[in-house]
Amino acid sequence: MNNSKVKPTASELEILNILWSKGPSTVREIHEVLELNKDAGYTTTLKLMQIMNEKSLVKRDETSKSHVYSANVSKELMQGQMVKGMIDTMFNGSASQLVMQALGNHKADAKELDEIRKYLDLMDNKK
Amino acid sequence: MNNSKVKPTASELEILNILWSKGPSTVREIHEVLELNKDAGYTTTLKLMQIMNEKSLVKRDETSKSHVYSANVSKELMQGQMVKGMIDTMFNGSASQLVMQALGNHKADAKELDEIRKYLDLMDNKK
DNA sequence: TTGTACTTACGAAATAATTCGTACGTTTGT
DNA sequence: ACAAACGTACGAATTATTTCGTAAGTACAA
Repeated sequence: MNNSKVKPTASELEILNILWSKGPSTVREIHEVLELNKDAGYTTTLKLMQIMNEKSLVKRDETSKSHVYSANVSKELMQGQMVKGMIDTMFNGSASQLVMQALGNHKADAKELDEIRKYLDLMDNKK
Repeated sequence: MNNSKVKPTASELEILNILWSKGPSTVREIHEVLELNKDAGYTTTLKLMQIMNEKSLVKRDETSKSHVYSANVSKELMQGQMVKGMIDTMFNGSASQLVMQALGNHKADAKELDEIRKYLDLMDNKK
């Protein structure tokens, strides 16, 4: 997993998500998942994945006739990039503002809140 | 401030950010700020703002010759939409996962961490 | 008055992203 | 062997976004 600053489009992100959760997949496998939510032809998916390959967002194994694609950027890295973008453009660079917005509007159950507390304590210790 | 589910493009978001921080402004005022970071002509900015007006992302006061534009969606609302989108597409619907990603990679100082703690406690009380 | 500067409106070019048709090759079942 | 099914490649149409040129109106100073 290399690759520094590529920004996937919305469609590309959908595909990456599938690859992250399913692991290496053929175009058809990806396409079948995509079909559940949207409606586009097979060659559309194929083309997208070919482009993603050129951009090195995915890599592909051409050993067998049906090429097998896998993500070439980690989900964590991409999450990081996107969260950073969001903090910079919408939260004046303040991570905690984002955090509060996220907590305010989206229910987290008690267990999750506890995890976050632990996390906060952990960060204090680091100093 | 009305308007439900419009998704601003990146350029539109830049303009909204300026409007949110400066308040109602003319095209020229906005353009002067934009010019600091990018380089595009005046009519480009104008056109963009006209389109945003059609989409009701902004509203405009045509009383004086130089029309005065202001945001027609609140920053908070937009933050909410975007955070939600992010949580749904990149964090499996879990707000706390986003929170931890945000805290993990982006320094928040001690004061901010305390604010977050207070916030967490407050949420517990609500139950 | 005349001309310079500024404004809006708007069509259309330039660019980016998505979608699809079609060609062409390989595999598989009969 | 042959057709049907399935795979890749790829040019090009479609759609979305960004950019700009030009026309036309108004204010204002010389």
